[in-house]
Amino acid sequence: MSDKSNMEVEKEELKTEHSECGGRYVEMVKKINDSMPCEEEFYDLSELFKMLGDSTRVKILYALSQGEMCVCDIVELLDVTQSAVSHQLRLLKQARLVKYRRSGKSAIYSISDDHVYTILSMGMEHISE
Amino acid sequence: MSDKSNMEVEKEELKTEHSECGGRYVEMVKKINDSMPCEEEFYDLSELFKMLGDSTRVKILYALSQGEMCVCDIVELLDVTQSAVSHQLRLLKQARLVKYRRSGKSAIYSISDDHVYTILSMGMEHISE
DNA sequence: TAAACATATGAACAATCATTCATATGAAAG
DNA sequence: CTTTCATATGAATGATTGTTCATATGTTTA
Repeated sequence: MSDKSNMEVEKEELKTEHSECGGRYVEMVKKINDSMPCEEEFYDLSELFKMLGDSTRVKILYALSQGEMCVCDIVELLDVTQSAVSHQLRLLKQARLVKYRRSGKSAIYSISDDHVYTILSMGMEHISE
Repeated sequence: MSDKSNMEVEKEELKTEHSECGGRYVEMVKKINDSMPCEEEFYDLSELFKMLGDSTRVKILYALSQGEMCVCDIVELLDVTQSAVSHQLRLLKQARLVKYRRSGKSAIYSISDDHVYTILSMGMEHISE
C-alpha cells in the first residue's frame, strides 16, 4: 500500500466521521471543545437531574423543603405507598439530596442543603412561563 | 349494623391508612397540604428535570448554551451518533427547551430561553460542592 | 434529473426504573 | 419477652427510555 492511497483512506474516514457543513461554526466548535466540562462532570450533572426527574421524588423533596418530617408524614401528605416512599428516600439519600436522623421509632428526613431547593424553585419558575 | 360499629370501622380504616407517629408534625403536614402545588405542576416539573436527566441531552444543551449550532457540529463536538443526536433534539424540541431554524441543508438549533442555562448552572454549582 | 449531503424517523432491542407485595429489621410499650 | 408500630428492603413485574440500524425526507449542486 502506497503512502498516497493511505492518505486517501484517512481523508475518506474524516469525511464519514463528520460532515463538512460546519463551515461557519468550525472555529466556535473548536473553542467550545477546549472548554467542555469532562465526561464525569456531565455524568454527575445528569445523575443529579435524574433524581429530580420523577414525580414522587419531586413531591418528597418539595415536602421536605417546607421542613423536616418523618416517613409517615410524607406518606400521609402525598398519595404514595409507604414502601414506595421508602425506596425513593433511599435513592435521594444515596444521591445526598436528603439526610435523616432517627428519633424513636421514626426516621426524620430533611433536605441536605438548600441548593436543592433553589434548583426546584428555578424549575417551578420555568414551567410557569 | 349499628352506628357505633360503623364509626369503629371508620376509625380502624383511618388507623391503617396512616400511622399515628405524626404527633408533632400533624399541624405542619396540614398546612403544607393546603399549599401543595397540584399534581399537574409536579408532573411538569419532573418532566422538565427528566429532560435534563440524560448525559447526551445535557451535553447538547451545554453546547447550545455556548451558541447556536447545527446538528453536525453537535455530532462532531460530542461523541454521539448523528441519529442519537437527532432523536434527542426532537425530545428537547418537544419539551420546548430548544428551538431550531433551517438554513440550507442544515438545521440550526439553539436554546429556547435562558432559564435553561440558569438551571444547568445551578446544577453544576451543586455538584462541585 | 441524478447524485451528494444533512437531518429525521420508525422499528427493535437492551437496559434502567418505579411500584407492588411480602417480609425483615428495629424501636418502644405493655 | 411479646406485641405493636415505623421503616427498610429484596424480588418480581410492567413500563419507560436511549441507542442502533436501516431508511426516508428534504435541500443543494452538478
